Order: sequence, then structure tokens, then C-alpha cells
Amino acid sequence: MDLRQLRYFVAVARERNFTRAAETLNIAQPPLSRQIQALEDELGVALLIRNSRPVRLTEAGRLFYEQSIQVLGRVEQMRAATRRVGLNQNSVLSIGFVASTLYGGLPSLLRKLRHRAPEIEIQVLEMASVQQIPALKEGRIDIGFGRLHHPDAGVVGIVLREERLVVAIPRGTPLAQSSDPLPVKALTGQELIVYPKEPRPGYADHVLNLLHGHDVRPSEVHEVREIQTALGLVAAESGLCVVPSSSRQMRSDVHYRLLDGERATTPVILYHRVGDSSPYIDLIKELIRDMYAENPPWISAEHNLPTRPAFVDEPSPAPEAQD
Amino acid sequence: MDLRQLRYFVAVARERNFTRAAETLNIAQPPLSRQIQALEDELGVALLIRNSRPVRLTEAGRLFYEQSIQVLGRVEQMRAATRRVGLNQNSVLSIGFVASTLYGGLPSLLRKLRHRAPEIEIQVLEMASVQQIPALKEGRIDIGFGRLHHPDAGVVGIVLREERLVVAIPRGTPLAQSSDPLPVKALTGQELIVYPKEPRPGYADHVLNLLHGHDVRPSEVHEVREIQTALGLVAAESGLCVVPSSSRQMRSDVHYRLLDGERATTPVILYHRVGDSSPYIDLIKELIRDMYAENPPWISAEHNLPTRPAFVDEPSPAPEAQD
DNA sequence: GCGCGCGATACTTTATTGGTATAATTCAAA
DNA sequence: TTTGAATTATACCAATAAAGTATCGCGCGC
Repeated sequence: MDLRQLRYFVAVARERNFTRAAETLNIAQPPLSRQIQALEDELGVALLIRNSRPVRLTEAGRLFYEQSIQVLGRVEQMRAATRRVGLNQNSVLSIGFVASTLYGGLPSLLRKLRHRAPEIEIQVLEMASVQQIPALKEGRIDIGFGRLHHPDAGVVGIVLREERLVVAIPRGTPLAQSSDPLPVKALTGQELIVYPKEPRPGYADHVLNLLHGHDVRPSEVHEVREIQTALGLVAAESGLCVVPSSSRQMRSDVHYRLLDGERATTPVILYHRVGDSSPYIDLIKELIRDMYAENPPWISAEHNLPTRPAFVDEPSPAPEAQD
Repeated sequence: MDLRQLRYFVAVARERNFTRAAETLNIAQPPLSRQIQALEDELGVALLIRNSRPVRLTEAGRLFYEQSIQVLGRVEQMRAATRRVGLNQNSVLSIGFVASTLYGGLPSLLRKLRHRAPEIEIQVLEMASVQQIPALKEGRIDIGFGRLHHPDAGVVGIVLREERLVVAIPRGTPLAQSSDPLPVKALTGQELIVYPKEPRPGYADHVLNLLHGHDVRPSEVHEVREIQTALGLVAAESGLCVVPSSSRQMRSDVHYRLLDGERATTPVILYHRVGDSSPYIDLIKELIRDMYAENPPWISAEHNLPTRPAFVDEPSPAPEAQD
């Protein structure tokens, strides 16, 4: 498959006519026919219904058409962004993040960042915490937002907050009768759903370690690929699932109760390379400090331990910082 | 630009070595060098720093590398999805939606739909309300979720709910002192920010018409491309902005007050082709009915008029429905 | 400063793409 | 039902572009 074939197919799908499409593409009609045939051969799927005038799209063709438009648009954006960065010599700040931070401060931070540093190109890449460490060391990302403590000396991790954990409980079951915090012990003998299955170690292990530390053994543990599936299974009464408090908004048809117990939290950690002297690292810390000062809803005391990031604590007691 | 060039570049960026990359690609090294050169020529930007061992990526190259990986992944997904649809003869349900429905019931609906009809491929396309009408008629989408009443006889529109409007107000300004509902009249003489600038007619016109209907004339109207910009300008004290109640969660650093007055609402409308006999249209209506019965937070009486979709109202008074 | 590893260049061979002519279909009007 | 205009497919040739081979040149480490 080839971008040219996508362009050709899009033209045909738009015009619903090979001849006119060939004209708009400035090629003759026969090569166009052959390219489309080659595309269909490679996919092993018919995209067009030709024994009909005008030509119609098959179901597969309709899907392929819309997707092709999006891919071509994406390629165009990529080309433009690369040009911009290359020609203006401005730099790229590449940020890795775990999906759950999308429900916390990340969107707001990105907004502030784009506003304060419009000259840089910001690239965001969703990746698991463990993947962020090597990605940082290899220079693929400059900043990471994850949930895992790590032992690597080349990367510093700064705990921004300790978010409380909640248990997702199927509606209508006995545990869902109350909204009071649930002691960790109460998970003994329950069916538990954890995520993600990969990569390891990950958030799943964080939860399993927490239970182990409380001598709690679920009757059964199902591992699923992602949180959406996990909460879906909860709604289907397949078991309980421990999620960060902020992830509640993903699904409103299950019941949530705060988890009560030692270390029943999960951190949000900012990673960057040791000795990275980019001014944007400091800018990001400053913006995070601002953001925490605004007391956004996701930082409410009910769902977080009363801690603040190290670089946020400092200014208050010591008057050397200009705030 | 060409997908092959992307694959080649990714291989070089991974290996940081042309010779080894050529081996993994099963080609000789010179053609690889030339393809990368051609790519850099076309972009007009250097992607690699060659006078260094091992080869390093430039800033532009780093961006292009990550983006290339994502594009190639996307193409692969597209290929797989097209195969699946074409070979298994299962159909595609294509859903257009305005961005704001992402903050309402759309995610939950999609979850339910995937669960209830795993055999179909669901394609979602973000597009403005006015674009959805022609897209429906041309068969590019089967279902639309928008916010505009339309006169087209070929498309039915079913009002799912009337969502209340709120005014986004910069923090610290006089209007932000109260949290009580704000009469439409209070917008007289204020600077107003509306979105989207395109396509017209759109939500911007809905808001402007509302003000006109109340004989309210803002001192100035700024048009911006999207809601993020609009709320950003509000935060920057450039004016006020009228947004659907559910869009509040997009930004927490501005103050919101319900708008009080006749027709100070915006509908959420389900569109589909007149006479479309697909069973999935009915399934979607059923799922929406279920969803409304669950009383999710975004449907709370505070932020919606007490109406229900036509196909939800019906079952209660008339006993002919099987629900 | 010498050699090795590695990327670039020159040239040839091979594969792919596009063009022209024409046959085969479809659809609609007579 | 037949016929003709429109449209797509096929056959064949020309042009273009990609890959391979041999070799050069350069950066970097010893």
C-alpha cells in the first residue's frame, strides 16, 4: 500500500467516476484503474461496485475512504510540522504520559504550555510508565507523566501528588449499598479485575502489591488490556476494579467507593532526564506550581493525600523564591 | 512522500545506522541512503546528523520519527479494519458527531453499542452539524449527533435533550462575583467571544440569534475557530463566552454561570436518513433510552430542560411499545 | 596520520508506473 | 429489444523510478 494509492482511491470515491477522477489527478484513466485494482488485490477486498453507474462504494470501501482521508490529513500535518521545526530551528518538546493523566492536570498543563511557549512544537505520546524511562534515556521524549516509582539513576521522578484509589463496584450488589470508604480488607475473597495486562511492571502490579501488603487475597484476578475493558467488566458484574479516583468520570454506570487503608494511593510522577538543562523543564514545573495553586477539581482533598510536589512546597517556607 | 520512505526512515532512526537498517529492510544500503535524501529534499529539512557516529536525529527528525511510527500504525489499523469488514461481510456504522457530545452521552453510547453489537465496525467522525446533513445524504455517515435544527426533508432530526447554556466569565471580574443564573439581558454591552468561525451556520449563529431574540447587543463580537480558543480568551479576560453546560469541564480556570432566559438552551439532536431501515438505528435509539434511564450526571435537571427524546417519552403514556 | 567503518556517488539492471489504443460493459433512449 | 453514448478494463509500449554492484570519500578512533 502506498500513499499514492490512497490519494487515487479518495479521488475515485469522491467523484464516483474513474474518468473524472483521473482528470483531477492529471493522469490517464487506465493507470488509475490498475492502481485501484492493485489496492483491492493487496487488501483482498473489493472497495468499489463497478457494475453500477455511477460507481458505488462497498461497505469496506466506505470505511477505507474515510480512513484514507484522515491518514492523508495526518501525513500533511506531519509534513508541515516537520518543516516548521526544521526551518525555524525551533525545538520540539516531547511529552510521554499515561492515559489516566488525561483526566487530571495534563490538558490544562498543555494549554498553559502552548500559551506560554508558543515557539515550541509540543508532541504528546501516550505510553506506559515503564516505557517512559527508556524513552527518556533514548531522547524520544523529554518529559514523562507516569504512576510508577523507578530505580533508574539517569531519570529523576518527582511525585506531584498522591491520588487516592477508589473501587469500582457493580451497581446493585451488596458492596454498592454504601458510599462510605471501603477498607482494603473488604476485597478479600472478591473477584478482582486489573489492568493493564502489558507492559509489566505496571499499574496492575501496583494494585496487586497493595493488596498483598494488606494480606488480602482476591478469590480470582482477571487481567485485561485497558481500563475501559476493566470498568466494562465491572458493569457486567464480573468483579471489582481498583482505579485512580480521577478515572471515575470514565464511566458513570458503576458505583465507586474510596479505598481506605495504608498506601491506598497511586502517585502522579513527573519524569525527566537527570541534568537536562532545557529551560522548558523549569517552565513546566512553574506551570504545574501555578496549576496546583488554582486548586482544580481533580486535586480536591477528598481524592488526594494532602501533599504537594517538592518544588511546590519549597517556595512557601523559604522566602528566597520569587513565588 | 511515500509510505516506503516512512518505513525506511523509521528503520534508520531505530538502528541509528544505515547499513544495519538496510539489512533489516532487506535492501542494499545505497538505495536506502538515496530514499532518505529524497525525503529530506522534499521536506526541505535535515532529519539526520550524519557527521557523527552513531547517526543522530535532528529535532525535526525526532518529531518526524515519532509521527511516522504513528502514521504507519494507523495505516496498519486501516488495512486490518478494511480486511475485516470486507471479508466477513459485516457492516460499518459510521457516526458523525460535534465535539461537544464527547462531554455528554457519546462515549457511554459507543461503549454500549460496541458491547451490544460487537459484529459491526464502528467508525466515528468529528464534524460540524451542518456538515452532517450532506454526509448523511451521501452515505458517508449513518448517524449524526449535532446541535442544529435543519430543514432537510431527507434527514430526520430527533431532539434528545435541551441542554442549558452557561456563560464563561473571567475570574475576578464583577460578573464572576455571583454564581446565580445570569439573565440574557446582562450580556448587553459586553464583549462576546463566539465559536466556531466555520462552517456557517453553526453554534455561533445559534448563540447570536438567541441574543438577538432578546434584543441584546454585545459591544463587540470576536469569532474564533474553536471552543478551546474561546475559553482561553475568556481566561485572558478578552470577553465572555456562551457554552453548553457540559462543556464546562473543559476548563476550570474560568467562572461559569447558568444563562437565564427564554430559549437559553441548545439541543442535542440525533440525525439519520429518512427511511433508513438499518436495525442499528433502532438499536441506537434503544441504547439512548437505556442511557437516559440511568440518569447520568450530564443529564441532571440543573443543566437540562426537563424534556426527554420523543422515542423515550412515547413508551410511558402509550402502552403500544414493548417497553 | 593511518586504517576501518560507514555513508555517498556513479553506473547498471530491474521493477513499477503512466500513456495510447481498443475492447468490453452498463445504462438509457429509441 | 436494440443501439449508442459513456465508462471501465485490457493489452501493449514508453518513461520513470527504484534497487543492485562497485567504488569512492570522509569522519572518527587508535
